[in-house]
Amino acid sequence: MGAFSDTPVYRMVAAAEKAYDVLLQRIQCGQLPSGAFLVEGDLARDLGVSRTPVREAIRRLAAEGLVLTEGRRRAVVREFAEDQVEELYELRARLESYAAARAATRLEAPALEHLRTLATEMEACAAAGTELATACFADLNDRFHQLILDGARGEHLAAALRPVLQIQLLLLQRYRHTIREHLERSCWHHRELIRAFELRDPELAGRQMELHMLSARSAGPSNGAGVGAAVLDPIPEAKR
Amino acid sequence: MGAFSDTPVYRMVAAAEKAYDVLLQRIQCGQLPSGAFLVEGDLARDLGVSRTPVREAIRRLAAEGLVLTEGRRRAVVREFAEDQVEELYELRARLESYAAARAATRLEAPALEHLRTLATEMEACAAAGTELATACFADLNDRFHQLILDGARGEHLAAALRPVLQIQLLLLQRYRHTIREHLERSCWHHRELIRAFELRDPELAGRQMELHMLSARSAGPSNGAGVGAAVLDPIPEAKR
DNA sequence: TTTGCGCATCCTGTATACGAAACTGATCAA
DNA sequence: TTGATCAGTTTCGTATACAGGATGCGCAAA
Repeated sequence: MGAFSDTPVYRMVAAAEKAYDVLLQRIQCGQLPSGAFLVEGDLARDLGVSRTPVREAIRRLAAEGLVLTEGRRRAVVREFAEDQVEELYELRARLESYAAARAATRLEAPALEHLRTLATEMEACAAAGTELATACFADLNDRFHQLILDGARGEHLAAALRPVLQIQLLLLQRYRHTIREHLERSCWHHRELIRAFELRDPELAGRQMELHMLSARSAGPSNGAGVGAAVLDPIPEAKR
Repeated sequence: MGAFSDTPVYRMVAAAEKAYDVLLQRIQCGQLPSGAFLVEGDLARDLGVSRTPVREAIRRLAAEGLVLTEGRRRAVVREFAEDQVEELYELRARLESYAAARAATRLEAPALEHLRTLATEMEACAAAGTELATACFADLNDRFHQLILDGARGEHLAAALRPVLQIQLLLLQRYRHTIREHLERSCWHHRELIRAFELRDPELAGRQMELHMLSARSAGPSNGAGVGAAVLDPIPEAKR
């Protein structure tokens, strides 16, 4: 970036981390579309590191399911079929429902207060209805759910959910609820969820979250205009 | 193994795979107990490969949650707290319940028949009650559940479940239901599950599986004599 | 024009080298 | 006795080298 961009002086660490971050971002923003090959040497040169950390980053992405590595073939960015949207929504619903149930008996007062604040802010965004407000809503919504996940204090749960969220993000790309009615329904769900937390009722919180997630699915693109099929070329599938 | 054990001739590939398999096995069988350090160089020498594939294997185990790698510190075999048994059981219950629900509308006749066969065999094992029969029961049980998971045809579901099963296996080590009553209850659940599949009823199948899993939890060690705390030495915890 | 084969090239898997961070344990002061 | 400091050693992260399987293209034959 600066004048000394390629001086290997200022940072000898975290090359692998950097490689992972960059690749993840490139995949998520579509710069590396489905079917694109990840060539270790090229990426290494591109990122200014050696093949070793690039390799590690690719393996990590493969472990998360974003990239396919088969035998000695080049790694390729996975293509996700439309019918997986359904599975991801349901999977997420089950996992986040469990998160909510756990959070119900574990959320501390400050976290609860934080949730209320976020809910209020989301309501404001939903009321505004501008594009910017909608984007803001999405961000707040992510934080809302993340806060609940943190509150659930389930390590394995969080680990299981992570790739699901990542892949869903990738599949739905920039799709976000934009219809006012959906936003308002979400806000309603959030309030109900908070109420369940206040009651410290795991069962209720779980059900509420499940409802919330599955409702989002119905509002989502899985039953409407395609989200997948955005691939320009039928890039020759890695064979066998 | 043979007279040419260290000739690097017969196989130049799959060193990483081998390293992973060996390490996984050593962790699961307790040869590498919780808290043990995984030193790349030592393992490399031990396995007769270089550090590179060993490193890859360790990262893979870390991604699956069996091993902790923090910064530049040595990788260490994770220690699982007793209170995680609960989480794992519930997580597994939610995921396998979803698997059963999906399988209900996807299982083909041959697979269903296979399930019936396994159920019958398990019943025989339960009736026998010998130690061998019990071990056999456990194996059949695993295959039963795996068959359902396959039948669910949910790729992300399977990916999410994998580490959960692996960690649970590790935590419960060699613990298996041995009490006759539990085995019989399991058999009953299996039959009910199969009935739900025959009815092609996702809701029923899901509930049945959830019941089955949570019932196993109650019968399990999480509320009885300790399973953790089997560590002999209080191996100096990796600090910070 | 299409299909199959062979060769040049690319790319990956593994091994090895090297600098830097972390660990060890021995010494010294309070 | 206890706690901190520091130098030697260990171990890791990254870079680089090399061998062999994958890839892709040209050319010949149908």
